[in-house]
Amino acid sequence: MNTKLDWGEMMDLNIPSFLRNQGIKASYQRIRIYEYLMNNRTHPTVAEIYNALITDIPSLSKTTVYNTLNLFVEKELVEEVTIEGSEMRYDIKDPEGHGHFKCTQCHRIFDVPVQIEKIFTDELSEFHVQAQFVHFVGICPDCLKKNS
Amino acid sequence: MNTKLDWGEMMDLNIPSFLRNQGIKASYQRIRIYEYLMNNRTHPTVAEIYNALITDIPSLSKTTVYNTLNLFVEKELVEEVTIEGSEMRYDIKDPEGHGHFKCTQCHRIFDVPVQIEKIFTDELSEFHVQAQFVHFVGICPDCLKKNS
DNA sequence: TCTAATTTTGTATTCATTACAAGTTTATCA
DNA sequence: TGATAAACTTGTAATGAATACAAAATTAGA
Ligand SMILES: [Mn+2]
Ligand SMILES: [Mn+2]
Ligand SMILES: [Zn+2]
Ligand SMILES: [Zn+2]
Repeated sequence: MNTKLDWGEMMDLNIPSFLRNQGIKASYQRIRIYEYLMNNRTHPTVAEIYNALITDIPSLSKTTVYNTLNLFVEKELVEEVTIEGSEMRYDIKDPEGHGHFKCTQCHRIFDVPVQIEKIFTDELSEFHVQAQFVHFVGICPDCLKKNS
Repeated sequence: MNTKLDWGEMMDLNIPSFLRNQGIKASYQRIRIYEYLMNNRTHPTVAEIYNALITDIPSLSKTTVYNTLNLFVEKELVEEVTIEGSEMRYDIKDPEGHGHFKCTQCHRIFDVPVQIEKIFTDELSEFHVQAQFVHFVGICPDCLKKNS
C-alpha cells in the first residue's frame, strides 16, 4: 500500500500545522477560511466565504475574512483572481499554476490547464516575471449544450 | 509611393467617421476620449482620462467618461484591463491582441507580445472562447537597472 | 497567574462605479 | 425654417467593495 500523500491530501489532513509551517498562527477562523477554499474551488468572493461560514461561526466578521485573505495572499498561500471588475475572487495557489475561464452565461469560473512556458516571448526576457495569469471569457460546455 | 494607410493611421486621420462606422454617434466628448486612448497607450483609469481632458473640456462630467468607455467596450472598440483589483483600466482594442506586464515597482503597465494560439490546450476545445487575457507581474527593465 | 502581543470584531470611512433625473444638443419632419 | 422627439451630457445621490481604526477577546510568554 502507498502511504505517500500528495499536496492536497497532506493539507486536508492537517491544515493547522500547514499554516504554522507558513508562518501563520492557526486561529479557528483562519483554519475554517483556508479549509473552505480547499473544499470549494469555485473562486469565491469575500461575501460568498462569509455567508458560507457565518452559520458555523456566528461571531465571524467580514473584516476577518478580508484580513485573513490578505494575509494568505501576502504569504502566497492564496491567489487573487482579478477576472471580474467588481469583486475580487480567491483561489488556493497551486504550484503548477492554471488558467481561468469565465462563462458569460452561467457566470461560473472554471480552471483550465495552461502551458505557461509557451506564452513567454523574447521581449519578456528583459523583464523579471514573478507571476503570470491567463484568463479566457466565453461559453462553457454546459451552457453550449443547453443552447443547442 | 504607398498611399495605403494602416489601422492606426486611418483612425488617427478621422476618428469621427471611424466611430460612425462602428455605430457610435461622434460627439465631441466621445471623439476626445477615443483620441486620448489612441495617443496614450498607458492603460489609463477613468480618473486619469478625466483629469487629462477636464482642462480642455471644462464641462466634462466623470459620468460621461464612464458612459463613453462602457459604450466603447460594448461596441468592442476598447478593452477593459482588469490587472488591478482597485480601478479598471482601459486600452484601445487591437486586432492582433497583446498581453500586459504590471511592474510592482513603478506601477506602469506595459504591452507585451503574446502568442495566444500557443496557450490553448485540448481541454479548452470543449469551451467556446470569445476572448483571452494574459497578464504578467514583476519588475520592468527600467526598474531592474535602477535597482542594480 | 500576570502581562504583552496578537487576533478578532464592529463601526466608520473611503472611493470606484452606477442610478437617475434634469438639462443640453442633435436629428427628423412638416 | 421651426417644432418635436430622440440621443447625449451633466450633476447629484446611491450603492457596495474594501480599508481604517479602535475596542474587545484571545493567545503566548514569563
Ligand atoms: Mn482556479
Ligand atoms: Mn495594452
Ligand atoms: Zn456556463
Ligand atoms: Zn518598473
